[in-house]
Amino acid sequence: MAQGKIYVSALEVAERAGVSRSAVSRTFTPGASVAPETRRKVVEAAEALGYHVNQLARGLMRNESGIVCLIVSDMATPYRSSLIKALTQQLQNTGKIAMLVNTDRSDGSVDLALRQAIRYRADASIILSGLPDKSIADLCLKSGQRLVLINRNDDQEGTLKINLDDREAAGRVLTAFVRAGCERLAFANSDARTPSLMAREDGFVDAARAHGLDVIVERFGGTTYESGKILAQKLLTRSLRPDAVFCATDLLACGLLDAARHQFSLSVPEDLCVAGFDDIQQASWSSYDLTTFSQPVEAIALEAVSWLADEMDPAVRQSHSSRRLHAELVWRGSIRGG
Amino acid sequence: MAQGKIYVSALEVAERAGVSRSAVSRTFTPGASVAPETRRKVVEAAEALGYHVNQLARGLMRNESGIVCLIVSDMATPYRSSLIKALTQQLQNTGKIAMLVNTDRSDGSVDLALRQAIRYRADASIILSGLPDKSIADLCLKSGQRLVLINRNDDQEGTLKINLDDREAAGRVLTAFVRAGCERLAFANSDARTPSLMAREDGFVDAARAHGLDVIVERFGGTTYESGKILAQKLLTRSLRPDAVFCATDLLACGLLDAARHQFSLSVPEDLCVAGFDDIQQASWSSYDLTTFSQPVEAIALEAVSWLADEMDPAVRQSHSSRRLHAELVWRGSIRGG
DNA sequence: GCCCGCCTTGCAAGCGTGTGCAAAACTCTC
DNA sequence: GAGAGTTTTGCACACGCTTGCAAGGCGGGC
Repeated sequence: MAQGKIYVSALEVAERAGVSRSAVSRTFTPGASVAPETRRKVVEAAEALGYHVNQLARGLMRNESGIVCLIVSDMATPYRSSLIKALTQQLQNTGKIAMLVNTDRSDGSVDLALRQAIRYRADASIILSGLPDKSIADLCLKSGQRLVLINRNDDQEGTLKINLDDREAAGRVLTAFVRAGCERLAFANSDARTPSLMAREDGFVDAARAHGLDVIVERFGGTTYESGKILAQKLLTRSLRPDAVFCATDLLACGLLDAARHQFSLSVPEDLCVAGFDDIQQASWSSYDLTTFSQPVEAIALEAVSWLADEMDPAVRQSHSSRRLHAELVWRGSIRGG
Repeated sequence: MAQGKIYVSALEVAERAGVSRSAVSRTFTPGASVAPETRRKVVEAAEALGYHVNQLARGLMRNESGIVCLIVSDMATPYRSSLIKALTQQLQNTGKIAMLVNTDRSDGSVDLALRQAIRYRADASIILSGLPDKSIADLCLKSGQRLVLINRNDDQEGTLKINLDDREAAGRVLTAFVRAGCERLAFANSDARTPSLMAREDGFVDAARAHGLDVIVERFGGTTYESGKILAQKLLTRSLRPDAVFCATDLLACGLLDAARHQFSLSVPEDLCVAGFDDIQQASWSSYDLTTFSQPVEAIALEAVSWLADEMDPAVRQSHSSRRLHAELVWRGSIRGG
């Protein structure tokens, strides 16, 4: 396959169609004025030659690349990957395209990757990274990008913040535990101290207190299956063993469930009620059958993308810059008396 | 945040540094000739002004965008998402950036998204989509992109094909089953009939035949957990119940395991030996503890990205255009006598 | 028939960058 | 100090596209 001269340019299309280059350009610009007959000739020539608008050049002129940058850590995690999927799908629907930046490595490579993204003049960035790297957000904003923050609560100007009703959800699960007759409550958290995780924790503790109940809170590691197992060790070896655990995340819940059953030989939900958060695929697998809260992934993606598509003036955008979505409780078998 | 005039151009940097614009350009072009003193002045000015090379313009000039397009279906799947993660990481390491194209929808939107990617003049595409859409590959190639196919065996010119030793792996798991004393073998497959899935099936059947054993083959649905459950129904309700099942995929295996235990009350590995393929996270969870083959995700990513980085001449590239990697058997508790 | 207004079209400038070419500056040797 | 050789630098063109502007074409109302 020869290297040089692979792509067709608008000029060649114009020559073949017998029109000017501008006509070709206008044909592929929605809303531009071009006569039906001219358009037909251009489209025909373009098709024959295999012409594709050069988005690099167009972005250069329009000062609008059509690229949206997804900045994400732990992207192989079930929840994150389903969010990425929904976002890319929605972006494609609106004619934009997703660029993926992995921020797992905490060394300079993150910064490097981000700078790389800025070089491409992305129109916007969507941050679904748990890391509280405020500097990342700053850099994006300073580059004139629009910014969407998912499950974070940085207080930035001109950004869209999407969050769930984590506190209220925590209250609802408490009610369920109480109704199931649980008395010794626990909350299993990672110690990442992400805003959303802490909201669930605080919401749960507060709701319990309102019922005159105390909560044992344990925090450990990242939000992983393995952390869940360790949290189970910490919680289930106590002299007064909890009979209900709300896990900040489904992954934690899965680890905790496995440890409870296989290491401590407990039955769920008879000996122990468990709830999680995210409604990842595995929560519905029959080994877990976990009662949990569903992340409205599609709604989040839709909200983010349509905000990006909006050509609102800054003032309006400002006032609409925060969205709270509802996390629906999904009843399964890990809490008594559904 | 004002809309106009956000990005700094090389010209402004040049003016501030008191040099020509070319000097700025050369400073940020590796290997270009520029005096140390000039470079210092330029870097200083660039830093002060917050200058970032406009990759759109650079791509336009160099005819090389630095973008690599990841074309993927079922991206929220554990295996796929871990591969995406590895690939984006590797790409970032070599200064390239990943663009994500979701091909789940089988309507025209796929084609649209792909066309979108072509418009960005991606240097290469990596296809990890199970779909046998040969037209996609053709379109990429015709646009002069380099192409990497993972776990597919289309016979295209000038592409890199990365596969595993699926057949051999299947042989190894058969040996394990035989050594465990299993006699009634089965293979659980999706009916996607992807090359790699079929290679595992054929390899298993052939190896069994070499041992004078027959294999019950059952195919159903996509490679999902739910399909695994259904395959369990089909296999375990037989009059002569299999005592060993090789599942084409870990997801299938998880579904099959859950059904075997919870619906058929079988013990694994006592009543039934099970093996999977992919070594997804969940395979190591104690509810599954699945013996399986690990996908060398990092190695695959490394192979793909370094092939893309290579400036080999076409002839050499041609001869190196197919790589077979080794899938290592990961021993866990779902086969007797590890 | 003429004038006015609208739709369409071509021209040309510009977006921010890379790079060949020739001039300029510098280094070194004799 | 002169000349040859090597860097370094600036100029200007090119990349493929959008778009303001003005000119051309066309039809309608008088």
